[in-house]
Amino acid sequence: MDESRFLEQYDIHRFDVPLTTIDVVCFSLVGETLHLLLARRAHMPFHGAWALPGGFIDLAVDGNLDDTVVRKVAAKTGIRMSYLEQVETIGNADRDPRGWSVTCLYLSLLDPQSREDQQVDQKHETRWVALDDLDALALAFDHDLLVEKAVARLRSKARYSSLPLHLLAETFTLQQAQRVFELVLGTRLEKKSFRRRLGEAAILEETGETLATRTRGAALYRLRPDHREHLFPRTIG
Amino acid sequence: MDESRFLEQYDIHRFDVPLTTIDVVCFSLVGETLHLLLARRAHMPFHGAWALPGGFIDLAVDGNLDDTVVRKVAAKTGIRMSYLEQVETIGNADRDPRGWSVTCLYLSLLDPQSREDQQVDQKHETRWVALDDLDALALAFDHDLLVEKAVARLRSKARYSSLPLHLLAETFTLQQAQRVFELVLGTRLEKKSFRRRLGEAAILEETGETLATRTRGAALYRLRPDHREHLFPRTIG
DNA sequence: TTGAATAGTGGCATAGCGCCACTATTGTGT
DNA sequence: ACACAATAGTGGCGCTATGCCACTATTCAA
Repeated sequence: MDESRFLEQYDIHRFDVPLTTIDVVCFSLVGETLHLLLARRAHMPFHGAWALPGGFIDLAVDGNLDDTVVRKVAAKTGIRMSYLEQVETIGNADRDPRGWSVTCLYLSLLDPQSREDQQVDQKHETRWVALDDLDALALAFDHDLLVEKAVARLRSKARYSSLPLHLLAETFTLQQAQRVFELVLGTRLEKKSFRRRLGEAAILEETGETLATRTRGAALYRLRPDHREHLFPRTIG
Repeated sequence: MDESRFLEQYDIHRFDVPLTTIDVVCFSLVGETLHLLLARRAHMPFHGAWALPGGFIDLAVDGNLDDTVVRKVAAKTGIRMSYLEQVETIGNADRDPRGWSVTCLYLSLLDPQSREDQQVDQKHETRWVALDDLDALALAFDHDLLVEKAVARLRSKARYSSLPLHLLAETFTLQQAQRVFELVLGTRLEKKSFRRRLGEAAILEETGETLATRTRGAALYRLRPDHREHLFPRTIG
């Protein structure tokens, strides 16, 4: 038998295969609190329970795994995420009552502007939950564990990369930038150290505007257009 | 319908699902050259081509993804890896001619002692190939890309973590340790900087022995028993 | 005893974060 | 106009870990 005939006759339905899915922990700031996106499960198992957005790959529609992630989040919320990164893949016999299951876990960051523009409401059965309020909910599957892994990744990268900047609106002050890092890390940072770091990284540009306040207005910045991630030479905090 | 009935009737064979596999880039030093393990494919597609060890999850045998990796490498070589780490998961419609395919890529490190003890030979259709000789081979699937990703991860972590130490035999001199980092990074390192770093990390212990050479013998060290990975405060080189 | 070869150390320069006090700018109340 | 409150932004030194280079220490062999 040659290879083309083999491929013609190949039928995956004959094999015992795992369930393969993606799940996303989508972070965004609501005021000064880190929130993440949950969706109510519309089908069994765990029907009616809160869970991370995610689900099966649509072989006919998705070109790759990232496509699946984008499609799943968009279907639930209409949201276009500003940052997307793969965290880890968890696969074992126990995590899904339907059987052996593999999920590819993603982390995404969404700026508050985009979040408010989007339709997260009753109809979509989605909601933003503060990280601290998660314990009160019993998430479906092992999604508690998945959230833990994503949070750990976010916190870890906040120490040495520019990643948390994607949680900011399009323009922002340096103080707001510092605050975002502080919220993610859970510690206060030194103003001078933070500004020096960010300045030397050369990843921001001034808009020329200043934020109107009661007192001296702070200069507004935006991420340089091409910027995705900067790695600092040392950790902070 | 309640959930237990739903689960009883659930049959994954009815759905269009991707192929889900694992692949491993298993590194080891042969002399002073970084090599990786390849296995000749025994089945279609790419029958007879060289490929990374890996394959399908055995739902009846494997408890989780790591089990699959260990089983696959052991089946091909009898090798028990000293270090194992997940790199990234690649999934798309094009990488496998049988259809939509997801692979979870692992990196593993093997010390030269264990490698020599194990049966990597004609019968198993496996071989160790120098990284630089890879271009001459046309690896199956997208395994060139997978190797590239694993190498990038190894090089990157050599700059700030103790990971390359797992490429050493059970006991080793500080010079040998330095040499391993140099081989992985592809640059020379300063003797003093390297030793100071390793010393302050406190991850080694002296055996008390010295290596017998023609001249002054260097002290022998081993990894502290519980050690898996140390993160240095700054990057080297 | 001396030299070759490798093992291991002393000591100062440098880069980037920690820290604290200082100056600068703007709105408000008198 | 002027002083004050409040926030924005900077100067400058200390600390830590790496870069660098020269120096001392140990061992074997001639």
